[in-house]
Order: sequence, then structure tokens, then C-alpha cells
Amino acid sequence: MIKPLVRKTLHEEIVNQIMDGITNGRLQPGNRIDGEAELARQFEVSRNIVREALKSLELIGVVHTINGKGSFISEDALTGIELMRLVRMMKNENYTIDLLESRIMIEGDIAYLAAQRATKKDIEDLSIIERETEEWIKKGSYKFQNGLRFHMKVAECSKNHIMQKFLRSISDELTAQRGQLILAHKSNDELMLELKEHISMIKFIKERKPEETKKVMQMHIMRAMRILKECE
Amino acid sequence: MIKPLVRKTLHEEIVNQIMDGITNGRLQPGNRIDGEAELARQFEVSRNIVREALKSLELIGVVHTINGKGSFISEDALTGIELMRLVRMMKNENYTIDLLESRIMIEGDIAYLAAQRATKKDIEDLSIIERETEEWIKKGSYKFQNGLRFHMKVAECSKNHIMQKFLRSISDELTAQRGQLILAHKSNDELMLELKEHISMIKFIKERKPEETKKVMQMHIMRAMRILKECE
DNA sequence: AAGTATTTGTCCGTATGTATC
DNA sequence: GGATACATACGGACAAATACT
Repeated sequence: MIKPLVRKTLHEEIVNQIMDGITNGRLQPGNRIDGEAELARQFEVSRNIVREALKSLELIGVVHTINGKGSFISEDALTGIELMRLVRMMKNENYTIDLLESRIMIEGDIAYLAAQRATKKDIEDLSIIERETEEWIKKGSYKFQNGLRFHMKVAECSKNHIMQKFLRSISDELTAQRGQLILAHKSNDELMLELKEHISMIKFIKERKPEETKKVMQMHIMRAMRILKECE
Repeated sequence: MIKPLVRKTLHEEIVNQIMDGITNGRLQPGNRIDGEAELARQFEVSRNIVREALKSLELIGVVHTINGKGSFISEDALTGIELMRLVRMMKNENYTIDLLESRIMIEGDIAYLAAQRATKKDIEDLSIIERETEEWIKKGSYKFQNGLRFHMKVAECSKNHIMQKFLRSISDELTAQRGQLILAHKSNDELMLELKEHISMIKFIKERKPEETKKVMQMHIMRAMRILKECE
């Protein structure tokens, strides 16, 4: 067996230790953490290192620091930690299939909500996007990023901001991992077929048919999944 | 009008500027960022401040640093940024309703998958959890955290690690925000009713009935939502 | 193959602003 | 107001990793 040869940096080590402390209950939400100087002494590192760790944890809301008072474990520290681990998992290509499956589920839910909640203006916007996309395809200047516009607008129609942001993260990650690959394997015919599904969805949203909208959306994304699997 | 009086720290400002740069396309994935010394000169701050910002961004995978070479924008930098913004949104109590709705959707999906994929051992585990919970309720020693055990095990049955982690984040956040509140308003009768629903779900999972499992799960969570709304 | 410049990793000392009692 | 504890911020220094010649 070959060694992993990861040279962990000191601040990274401190971040992990604090996270673990919270996960296993040793550090409780609301508790004050020792001062920077004291932590530096305990970990036997410089204060700069402690600060780098603390500021990192602060960014994801695991701790919060009050000038002159000290640093405290946030009440909802676990949220940040779990989302942190979710980031790591999403970026690990071993979970690409889970990611795609998540997208199918989430987009289905979002489509369902969109059909219930889209305003008249929302539906107009969807139609405009669809027409523009059609022109781009015909011109041959279609880019992967264009394909996401429709999906993001549907997410907006759902009026659920959490699901919207989560879908955005998933899509960004999938794009980074396989965006070019997927697009390269899409013929113009396939793009036009996807466009027809878009139109079909707009119709169902307009008619307020959540279940139908959801089904078309899921079929729609499953094709991308099939294309992905084919070229592996 | 009164001033907002936000005293932003320097490293925070740098974090935001780099994030914005990536979002608006000025900084492209793969690009190298100027060295720490150079950035310190540009921002007119010390190197330590720059490092605090860079290490924070590294934790959420927006940049990665190689010793002796420099810092680079990650290919999937947007994923980290969007998940970062999701953390902020989840922690903002204005979005509690969106959060609960998300939980209803996600748990429905997870229950659906669980009914398709649970192994025999999974189902045994679920039964054990249910029996233990029943005893706790009868003893009167039921805690909110116990209620989550069943849900987390169902998530495990789904075999989708991404959805599992996301549900965990949502649940953690809801617990932090309203955990005590919800539990305080649950009578023993209500707890027993929930237990019956758990048993019903286990039955549907055993019989491989995804749609039914999903429906019970969603009803199950909607009751918590109603209790939440009642005591506002 | 060896040497030099660049860049990150780490530490130290010091000064200042802020909160608490 | 004064003392204390703490976070914020600065600048200098050297080691370790990397790149280039």
C-alpha cells in the first residue's frame, strides 16, 4: 500500500479538531472557545495559525467572534459543518451519480412547486427564454450555460429560495465536472428535442399541472444522465 | 435613517471581493491569483490578513493553494460560493418556512428511494429504532434528538449520500432554530401518533411501495410544520 | 546537477481598539 | 476612570517547497 502523502497544514488541523469537537459533543453550541493566545499555547503554534483556522470557521458560520470578548460556537454550528462536508462530497467525483440523481429529485420537486406558484410574468419570461434558446440552437451558437437559464428560471418560479440555491450548487458542480463532456455528445437534433420538452413544461406550468410538469422535468434530466453514462 | 453600523473586518472584505470577482467572471476557474505579498500590496493590508481570507476560501473549496507555487481558482469554485450563500440563507430565520418546505420535499424523495433500496438489515435497524423510541416515550425520557434517529436511518436506506448530507444540514438548522419549541408543543399522544406513522412507513418500505412511503413521510413532517405555525 | 529567485508556511514582537468589571 | 483580557492589524524574519536557468 502506498502512503497518501498528504502534508496537512497546521491551521487545517486545528479546523478539523474544532469541527470534530463539535460533532462529538465535546464543544457545545454557545460555549466560548479559549482565546487566540491560549489556543496558540495549547496547540503549540503561533497566533496567526489559530486566527487562520478561526476565520475559516467563521466564514461557514461554525463560530462567531466578538471583538474584545472572544470566539463562541454558533448555536447552529452543525449546519455549517454538515454543509462543509457536503461541499467535499460534491467535489468528489465518486459521487457524480448521486449528484445527478439528486438533481433529478430536486428539479422534480421544483417543477412541481413552479406549476403551483408561477406568476403570469414568470410564464412570459419562460417563453422568452425558450424562444431565445431556439434561435441560438439554429444559429449554432448554443452554449452549455444557455441550457441552464431555463432551469434556473423554473427554480425562481418555485419561490423556494433554499431549493433554488441548492439546485444552483448541484448544477454548478455538474457543469464543472462534466459540462463540456455532455454538450459535446449532444447533437442538434437532441437539443431541439430538449427544447420541445421545455415548451411542454411551460404548457403544464401554465395549466397548473404540477405532477405532469414534474414528470416531464425528470424525463428531461434523465436523458442527460443516459448520455453521461454512455460516454464513460 | 440610521446607519447600518456594520464594521466589516479586512479579511472579510477580501473574501467578498474575490467571491464577487469569480461570480461576475473577472476571475476565471484555473487562473492563478496574485501572490500573498502582491495581494497585500494591492489591498494595502498585511500579508496575514490576505492569508486569513485565502485560507477561508480554501476551506470551502473556492481556491486551492500549492506551497511554493501560489493560489488558484478552483474549477468548481462556484459550487463552494453558492453553498456558502446557502449557509447564510439557511441561518437567516426569514427562510424558516422555505427550509421546512425543503425538508418535506427532500424527505419525500428520500423515503421514495429508501423503499426501493433498503436492505434486509436496514429494515431490521428501522424496527429496532422504532421499538427503542417507543420505550423512551413510555418512560417519558424522549428527547428531540431521538426523533431524528429514524429519519436519518431512512436517509441511509436511500443510498444517496448527497441527499443524506443535505437533509442532515436542514434538520440540524431546524433543530437549532425551533427544536425546543416544537418538542415543547408535542403531547405524549402526538408522539405516539408519530410512532404509528413510523411503523406504517417501515411496513411500506418492507413491501417496496415508494409512493406510499413518500406520502406518509410528507404527511408526517407536515404535522410538525402545522405545530410550528400554531405557536407563532 | 547545482544554484538562485519566487512563493507559501510559520513564528515573533508590537501597537491599537474594544469589552468588562 | 483604570486595569485587564481580548481581538484586530502590522511588519519583519526564516524555513520549506517549487520553478527556472
